[in-house]
Order: sequence, then structure tokens, then C-alpha cells
Amino acid sequence: MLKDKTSISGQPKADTKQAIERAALSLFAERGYPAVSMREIAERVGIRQGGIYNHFASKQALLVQLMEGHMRALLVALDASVPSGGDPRQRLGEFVRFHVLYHLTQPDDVFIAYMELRSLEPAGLSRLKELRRAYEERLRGILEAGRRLGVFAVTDVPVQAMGLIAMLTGVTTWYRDGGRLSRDEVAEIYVAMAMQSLGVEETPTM
Amino acid sequence: MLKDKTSISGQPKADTKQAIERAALSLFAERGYPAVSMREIAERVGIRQGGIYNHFASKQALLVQLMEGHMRALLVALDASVPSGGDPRQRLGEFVRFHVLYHLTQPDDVFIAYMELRSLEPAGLSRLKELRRAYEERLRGILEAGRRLGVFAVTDVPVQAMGLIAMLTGVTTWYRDGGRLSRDEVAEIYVAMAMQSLGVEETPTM
DNA sequence: CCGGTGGATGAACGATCATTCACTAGCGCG
DNA sequence: CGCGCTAGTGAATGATCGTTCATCCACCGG
Repeated sequence: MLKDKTSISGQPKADTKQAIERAALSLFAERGYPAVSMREIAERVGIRQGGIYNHFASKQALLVQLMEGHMRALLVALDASVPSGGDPRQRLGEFVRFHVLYHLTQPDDVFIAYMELRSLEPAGLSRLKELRRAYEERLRGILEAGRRLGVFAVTDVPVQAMGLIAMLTGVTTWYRDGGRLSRDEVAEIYVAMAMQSLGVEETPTM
Repeated sequence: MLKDKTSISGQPKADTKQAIERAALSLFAERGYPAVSMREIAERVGIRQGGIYNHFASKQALLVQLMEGHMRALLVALDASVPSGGDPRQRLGEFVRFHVLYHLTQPDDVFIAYMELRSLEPAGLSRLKELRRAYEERLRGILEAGRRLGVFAVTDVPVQAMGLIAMLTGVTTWYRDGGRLSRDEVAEIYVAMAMQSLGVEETPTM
């Protein structure tokens, strides 16, 4: 009845948990949280449906874990890539590059984090909204710094920040690997668009 | 058992069909197609679940009707608002204004048309993709015209077109009526952002 | 005034959903 | 060497899903 895997059961390790997360991630991203069943996730992992509950308390807990884990990793990666000080133009360029490349590298995580907010129950929802706000705040800070220094032509910081993020995130809706442009080329195009939209004519040294 | 409504049944008219569409529209937009049941839609309309099938062959047919109807109306409205000739800068302004205001007026239709593509079966999917492509093509045409005339600083027409549309569509994720800005004010901010992102310094008469 | 028809009903269909649970197999530790 | 824990099983739970259907009602044209 069982295959000759090296470990049929027991406690070798818990890479099953990660396998469940990976399977759920791609399925949720592809068809949406409500349209995916626990049976499908289990099948993708290679276990039966009941086995998932050894690692996650519920389908909802699995979703929260995915979204929260992603957002925290995103914030950590952002702060590692974009220093908190320096010339706002340079920081904006780094923010855009980071955002585009991260979104192209992990499109599924990003898509879920932005789209499945409505599938969250109140408890998880408020935590996720706070994380999202913190991320957007990073960009608002850059725009505000540039506005004060007079290097950005900003008419409205909050609106422009949301506009920029939407523009950048939208890259995931059309970009496909192996197409006309490489990821880096696409990122540079978006950097140029962002700069232009803020009236930046020449960037400092870089 | 039945309320004293003016028409309990019979053939007074068929505004029930429109009521079903309206109910399904807001429910699908709010929680997503797979998460909404026919029972909920019927309850919102004030009929029993079986009654929906007098007007729509299936849940899928209802979704297709909503999405296709919206996209066709969107294209008609666009072509009525944005003439096919004239100065590309002016046309771009009109496109942006139209897009933002239409999206703020009918956020549910727009959201469904862009998000529920994955819920479509192959037949409806190809038709919707074609309609979407036609809409995006309008903007690409404007950018290409401006590029040829030398009034737009375009590095890559397709990428910039997708970036613009994503930026504009994103307005639905944050704008709420009664906030700091009116719809028209928001639209003008987006027009300015779009112009700036294309390096337009001064627009013609308007 | 009567027969046909469009529209609504409400019960029922089988399928599938998330979740629970008693059970068991294997491993590490004492 | 055997005890206990981790992890997976497989069947079962009740709920809910989309859809079907026989039935009924109220109106309209002749």
C-alpha cells in the first residue's frame, strides 16, 4: 500500500510542513483561496487530507501563515535593500528596483498577500493590514523626504505613493520569463517611469 | 406565506434578471466568484435559489454575462469619451480621466473583470481576453502616436502602457467617497502623474 | 372567461467541502 | 529494548455546494 520512500512516517523531519506551504501557495495564487480544497493541497504534497491538520490547525490558519510570513519577509528584505538614509532619488530607485524584482521573483506570495485579504477573518486581517501599511509607509517616507528637499515634484504624497505601488505591482500581471525583456531590464524601465512621474531629471551618482 | 408585493409571480416584467445581475455583481466583487453561492445571490434578490435558473443557465453563465457586458460597455464608453484623433497629449489626458472616473463609478464591474478571469472556463476566457486586449490597445495607440510625434518620452510602449493601466486601476484599492479628495481631484492627480511619467511638460489648449 | 405561459417555488439530487478521530507505523531516547 | 511521540491514514461527520424538477400561481391574448 505504501511506496518504498526513505521515510514512510515517523519523525525524520518536518519538511512536510514546508511542502504544504509551497503547494498551498501556488494553488491559492492560481485559483484563489476559496476555490482550493484541502484535498487538492494534500494530493499535491503526496499525503491524505487529514495529514495537513498535523501541521496547521485549519485552512484559515494556513492562509494566515502564508500571508503573514510573506509580508514579514518582504519588510525584512526591503529594509536590507533600501537604506533608511541618503538621497531620496537614489532610495526611490532602489525601492522600485527592489519592489519589481521581488515581485517577479515571488509573484505567488505577492499576489496572495494583496488579493486574499478578503478571505481573512478579522483577527488575521488587522495584522496583515498593519504590515501592508508599514510597507507603503516606507515609500511615503521616501517621497516626503524628496518633497522636502525639493528634488521630487510631488503634488500629493499619499496618492502618488499608492499610484506608484499599483504601477509597480502590476508588473506581475503581464511579465513572463523568457519574453522580450529580462527582469533587470523591466526593473530599469519601471525605475525610469517612477523617476519621470516625480519629475526627476537627473539622478545622483548611484 | 407570501408578502403583499404588487406582483407575486406571473409575467409583469423581467427586472428580476437585472436584480440578479446586480446582486451577483456586488457579491462576486466583495468575496470572489467561488466564495459566493447561488443561495446567497437568490436571497439578496428575494427569490429562492431555483429561480435564478429561469434567467441564467448556470453560475458560470452568470459570471460570463457580467464580465462580457461590462467590458463591452467599457469599450463603448471609452470610444465615446476619447476621440480617435487629435493631439496625443490631450487624448492621453482624456483616457486617464475616463479610466479613473469610470473605475471609481463602477468599481465592482472593473474589479470582477480583472480578477475573475481565472474563474472563467476556456470558452468565455478567450472572449474576455480579447476584449481586455482591445481596451489596452487604445492606450498603446495613444502612446505610439505620441512617440512618433516626439511629444512623449517613451522608452517602451507596451511596458509603459501596462504600467499606466495598473497605476490607474489601482485607484480602486484605496479611494473611498467622502475622503480628503473628490473623484475629479483624484482624476486630475492621476492625469498629472501620467503626463509626468511620459515627460510631457506642457499640454496643449485643452 | 379560459387556456397557455413565464416565473417562482421548495424539495431533492449527488458531489464536495473542511474538519475530526481512532488507529498505526516508525523513529529517538532513556 | 520498549516507551512515547510525531506524523500519516482512512473513514466518517454534518454542512453546503450547483443544479434539477414537478408543481403552482397569476397574468394576458383570444
